[in-house]
Amino acid sequence: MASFKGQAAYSVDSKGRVAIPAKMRGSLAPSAKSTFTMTRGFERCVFLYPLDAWERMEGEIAGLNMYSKQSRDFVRTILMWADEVTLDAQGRVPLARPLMEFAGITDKALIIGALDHIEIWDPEVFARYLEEQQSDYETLAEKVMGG
Amino acid sequence: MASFKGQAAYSVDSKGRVAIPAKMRGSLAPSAKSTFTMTRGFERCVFLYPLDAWERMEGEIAGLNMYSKQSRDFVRTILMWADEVTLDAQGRVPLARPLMEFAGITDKALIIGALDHIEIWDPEVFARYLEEQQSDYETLAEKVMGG
DNA sequence: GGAGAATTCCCCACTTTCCCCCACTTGTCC
DNA sequence: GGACAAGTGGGGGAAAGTGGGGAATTCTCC
Repeated sequence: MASFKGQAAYSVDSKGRVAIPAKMRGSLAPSAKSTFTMTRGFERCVFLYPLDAWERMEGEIAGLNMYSKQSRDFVRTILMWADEVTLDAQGRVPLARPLMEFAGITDKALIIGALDHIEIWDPEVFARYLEEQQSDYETLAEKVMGG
Repeated sequence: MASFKGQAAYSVDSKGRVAIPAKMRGSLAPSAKSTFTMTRGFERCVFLYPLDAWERMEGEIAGLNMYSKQSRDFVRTILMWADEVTLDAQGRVPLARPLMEFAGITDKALIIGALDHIEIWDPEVFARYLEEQQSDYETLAEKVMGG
């Protein structure tokens, strides 16, 4: 399985393309080829799943109880934003307009590895996200990983 | 498993490379090869995990529930700073720019063994860290180890 | 249904960064 | 004091990132 990590600031060109860092491309599973599904992420960003991780996600979604309205709402939201994209010869993906608008991305993007997926943020939106965190990293680690 | 100990002051060259002391390189597990993952440490320093220790860490991270915001906050932070590096033929690792800035490292670095990982500090930052400790070594020992 | 406009996709070329290798200096151990 | 290992520094080549031109496709409006 892929294990994305690291951060990189890239420019989004006039055609709405962003490069995916070579290190992240290198950690793709061969079965994932160059295909991704991008969709709306948690907090104000875009999630980019390689093919294999997305299929796992689809499995989880398919297992939800569709007689619950909350499940339907969740599934509709994640799927209505979803878009399948492939890397071009230069290792870039095109960003769909609705997702760019949702994430507030214009001409710069921050690419962040998040283990099974890649996140694409507008740099300023991300800076604000960091500021808004209640706990610092050390406290967070203690809470999450068990102190 | 590796058991890093000791301290050593090294210079960081113009290309952002630091040597890892030969003694620490010698205590690497063979399975770790020459591969490390460096990431943001606690307090203002860089953590360097050999491959085997990092894989254990990744396993813990992958087990977190990503539908909890606190978990996402933590995972984003630890992974966005993470970078996989390998020793060059001279036993050095390259320091990623963002990590150097975070840790305040410029041209000198203090390498400290910390059992399962190695810590890289800016010498001045580390001196200040020592000064700021409220308890002396003996008191600390009593609190932590249970006197 | 057809023409024009806009968009997408594919490819090529330039620039910059990174990585690998080689050589020198310093330190340590016998 | 000599030999070897450890640490420091820099140059060249390959790869990664950036930008743009042109063909094909789709969309829209008449």
